[in-house]
Amino acid sequence: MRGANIRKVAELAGVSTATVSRALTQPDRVAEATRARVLEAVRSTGFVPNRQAVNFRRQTTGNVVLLVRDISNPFYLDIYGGVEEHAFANGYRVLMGDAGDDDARVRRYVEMVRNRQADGLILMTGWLPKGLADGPLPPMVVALEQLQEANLPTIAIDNRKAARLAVEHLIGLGHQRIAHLTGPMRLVMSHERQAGYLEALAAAGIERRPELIFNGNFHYSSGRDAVAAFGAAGVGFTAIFAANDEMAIGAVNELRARGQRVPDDVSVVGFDDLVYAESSDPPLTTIRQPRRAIGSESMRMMISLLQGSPSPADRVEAAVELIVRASTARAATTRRRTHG
Amino acid sequence: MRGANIRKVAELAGVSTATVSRALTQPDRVAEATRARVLEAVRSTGFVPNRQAVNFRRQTTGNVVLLVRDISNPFYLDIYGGVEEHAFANGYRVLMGDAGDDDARVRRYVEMVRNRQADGLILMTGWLPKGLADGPLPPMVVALEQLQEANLPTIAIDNRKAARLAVEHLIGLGHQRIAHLTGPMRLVMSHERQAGYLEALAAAGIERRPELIFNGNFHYSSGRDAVAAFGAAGVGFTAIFAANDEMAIGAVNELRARGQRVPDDVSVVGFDDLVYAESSDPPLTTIRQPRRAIGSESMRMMISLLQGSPSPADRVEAAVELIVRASTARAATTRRRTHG
DNA sequence: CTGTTAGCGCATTCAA
DNA sequence: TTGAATGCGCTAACAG
Repeated sequence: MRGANIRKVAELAGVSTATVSRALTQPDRVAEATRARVLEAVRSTGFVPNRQAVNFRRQTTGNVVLLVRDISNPFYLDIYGGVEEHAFANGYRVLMGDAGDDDARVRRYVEMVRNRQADGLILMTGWLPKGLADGPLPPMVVALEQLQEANLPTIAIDNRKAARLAVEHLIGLGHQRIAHLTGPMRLVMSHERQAGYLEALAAAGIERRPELIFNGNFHYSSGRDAVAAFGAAGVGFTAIFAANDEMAIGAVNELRARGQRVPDDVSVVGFDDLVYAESSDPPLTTIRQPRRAIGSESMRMMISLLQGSPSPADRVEAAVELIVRASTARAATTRRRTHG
Repeated sequence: MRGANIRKVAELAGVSTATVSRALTQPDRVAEATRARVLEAVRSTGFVPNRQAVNFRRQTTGNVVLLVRDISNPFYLDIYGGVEEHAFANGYRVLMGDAGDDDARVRRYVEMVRNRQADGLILMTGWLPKGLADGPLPPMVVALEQLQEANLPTIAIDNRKAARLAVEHLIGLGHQRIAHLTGPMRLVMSHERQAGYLEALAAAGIERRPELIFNGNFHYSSGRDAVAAFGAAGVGFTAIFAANDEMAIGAVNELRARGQRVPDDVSVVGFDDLVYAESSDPPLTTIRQPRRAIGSESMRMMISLLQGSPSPADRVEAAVELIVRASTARAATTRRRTHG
């Protein structure tokens, strides 16, 4: 019975193919008795509409591109998992593409949509090539990052609030001299996290010290570089808030290499809760983003964009969570007081 | 000119659509002059054949499923990158799916191919649900792992040789009591790595000690468990060869927690060279698989399977490399002698 | 409520 | 060597 087509079903049910099609896609437009006969024929033949034919006829593809900033970053795997799961359940397929800091690649994927190789694009890069946002954009959902160039449906965490959460945790432990390693400053995200850091300091009445801020790039080496630079400059601190886990782990390792203990001498907080945040030594205190949920939610938004009414750009905010592990502890002076 | 179709081109070139089609797909079956006119018309219209229509007509999809064992494992990202790159260049799309130890999910993806939602399947799970291999299988390429149930084109490293490489490195550093953490034993891969470990010992005349072998599951916790178990049993060793990096890092952290230094007291070798092998503390000595190359090669094999002659199941072997970092050092006794 | 008709864009018969 | 005709499987407009 495999591969039965709509004609076979129609013949078996004694109706036209149009009726079969309607019975399946718009059940209320078919008389109950007819529908029952059709469904029975469908059941007995094991008929499954040929998606390719459906898409071809409807001039859609059922493909959605998921464009990420750096495909070798494990961060995106859970995202993909969430997107794929929701997509599959709704008959869509996900094509993950790597933007890799490269305008040409982004254009290539936007072109895929314009060329009708895909129906829509979920953008996780945080930027678009110059000029692209001026012309008409394909159905697009922005996730993780914010896009300044265009007003599009967006799902992301509140990076500022999340950063505050992290820094307030440190302040609550008695830390006053808290360093911050930023992400690449071309990302809105990085600015937001830095703003959250500054807000938390201000709210606690802690003076803001520019020399405690290091402009990183989200890579491991940049975490090591930051600690090295602080050391060279003779900048003292008892805690670090890094804008992502990779830099945080780089900082931890460089601190240890310089004879400092974590968390005894310096507390470190990361961001993202990557798989190896838990298995690093010491296990890393960090901010967890609901990656899988963000993935499936972005796909949900995409589907409603493609199928539903062109809703006014919604903004969904995903909740974050502070995960306290062993890389943070009370500030040394405070602890002495506590223990004494 | 966007979206010009074959009719427009035909009209412009003053030929039939059939001739345009032939000029593009079977150039030698068209007179030179005609072909030139057609190509000129194609150029001037910017015509690109509608892939969806082509696929629909040819009853193909242009989709290839990449089925992995655990989609949250960063290992697969580079693989995907390699597959996707080669696929894209050849007009294919890659759908990555998560098998996740679950028969039903594997069946679901095999079904996708049978239902003509995809043309082929690149299998990276190392197993197939019982009975599946008995029936006719869709076009399939096996990568990373070996499959016992069926004889299919395969690309993988020589796991046994690779394991020998790792253990010989330790032996060369003077280690004699070398523990081994295996992967899940239902994977051929795990058996092969263990066999390589045993071969290396045998070749060096080192007695095989069953108590030094711990059956792990590739997870971080299993690396910690192994060291804990050895400790509880009072088993002594100066080196560990773990069948993957996650377990190796787990072992390192548990060793450190028990006051042992790596590599001073115990040397540790991993397998895979994951992104964070380099950024772990100490940086991990490990075996590197050419992940990206394995990805693109598997896609190459898939394409030749789909387009070319049904070649007799080939087996491609990918080369591995020992990456020596700071987690391995000369065995303590040897070093004393060396230094003295 | 249902059937007839038309066609998505292309590749491939079959004739000429 | 080329063109006319056909149809992949399905949905949607239009009648009835």
